[in-house]
Amino acid sequence: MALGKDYATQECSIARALEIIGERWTLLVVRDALYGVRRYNDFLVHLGIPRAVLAARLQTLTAEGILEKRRYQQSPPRDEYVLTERGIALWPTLRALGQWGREHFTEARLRYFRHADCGTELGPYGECPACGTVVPVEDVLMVPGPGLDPDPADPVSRALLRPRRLLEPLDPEPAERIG
Amino acid sequence: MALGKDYATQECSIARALEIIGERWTLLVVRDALYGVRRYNDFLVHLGIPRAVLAARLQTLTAEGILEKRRYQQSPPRDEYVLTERGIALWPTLRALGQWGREHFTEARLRYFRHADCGTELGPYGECPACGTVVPVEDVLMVPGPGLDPDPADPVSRALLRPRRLLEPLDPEPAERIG
DNA sequence: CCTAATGGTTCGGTCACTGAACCGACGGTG
DNA sequence: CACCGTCGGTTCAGTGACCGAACCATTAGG
Repeated sequence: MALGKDYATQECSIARALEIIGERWTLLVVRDALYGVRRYNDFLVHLGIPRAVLAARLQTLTAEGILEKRRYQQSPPRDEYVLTERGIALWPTLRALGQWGREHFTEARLRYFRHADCGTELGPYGECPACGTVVPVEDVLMVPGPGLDPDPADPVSRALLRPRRLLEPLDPEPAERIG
Repeated sequence: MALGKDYATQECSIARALEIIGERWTLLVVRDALYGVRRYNDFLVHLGIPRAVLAARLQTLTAEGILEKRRYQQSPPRDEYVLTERGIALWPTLRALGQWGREHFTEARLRYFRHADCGTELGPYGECPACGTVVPVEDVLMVPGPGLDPDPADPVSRALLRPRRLLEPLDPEPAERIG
């Protein structure tokens, strides 16, 4: 959050949580990480976030144990940022927030979240109404809805158009497209 | 949020939601409203928020249909801010966020949320494990836990120490206390 | 008339965010 | 080898959100 990042007077776990993930862009970074984004550049083009802010957020999230910085190739040295268990645990929050936004402020349906095992759309609490179980994040299938731009400009958005499980690593093809 | 409040490039209901409730303090105002706080001054002393920011947030939340400004006495004219249905619908989000904060960053137990009808503590998704139903917000009983300061300075925090249902209007006694 | 309570508005200062430029390590090509 | 491109940053000037303190308007009560 802007300026004083903390809520010193608050004895409240909501306030503690907001001190960590309440700053601008932070939750969108976590959302993208859930969608499978892992690389600095992919976050950058997909979010349209200033580079400096992205670097700061990745560092904070790593320091707080929400992301883990991990070298995935030696030469040239390249790191990726992967959600930890603590980060994955933000899924119910993001789901609830997205649901609220959709019900109250979005007209068209942008994405569906389904139980990968049976294809049923998740219920309001992230459970599978058919199976009667809470669906673990890796078994959530994200499917684009009719409201989503079918031909977005950036390669990350394009890669996210394929139905995919949450957390499944994203690998956008290079940005070539001529017509 | 600071500066550009919007996330223009994002086709996402999470981003839409964050444009509205993602600014600093906003979610804490909504939390307090769920706890029963309704008056400007009560928000002020309980949150320790700058007056100008509080006024701005109340106005935005009212404009977005999350709070409703309502005159509760004519002379002197006094208004209170009450959650609308749209605001109450943020409860699952706040609950999930608080749960995450508690599990990952808070040591002591600050508050319990119970089903008022049977006294059972709510499960991870806001349901009552005993009754097997999702508990409506008005039937959630908030009970202070052992980690909470038993004698806080401000009268609002003191009034919130009593077990109480969510949304139940708060009426802090005037700030007298001598010992 | 004076004081207190409530619900603001105004204002100067600070600091987070923004966008653009720059940078260093490495790889590939000619 | 020179040159270019990619990736993952850092630096920096400018802007505007947030901060805290002061001020103000309305009404009531003594």
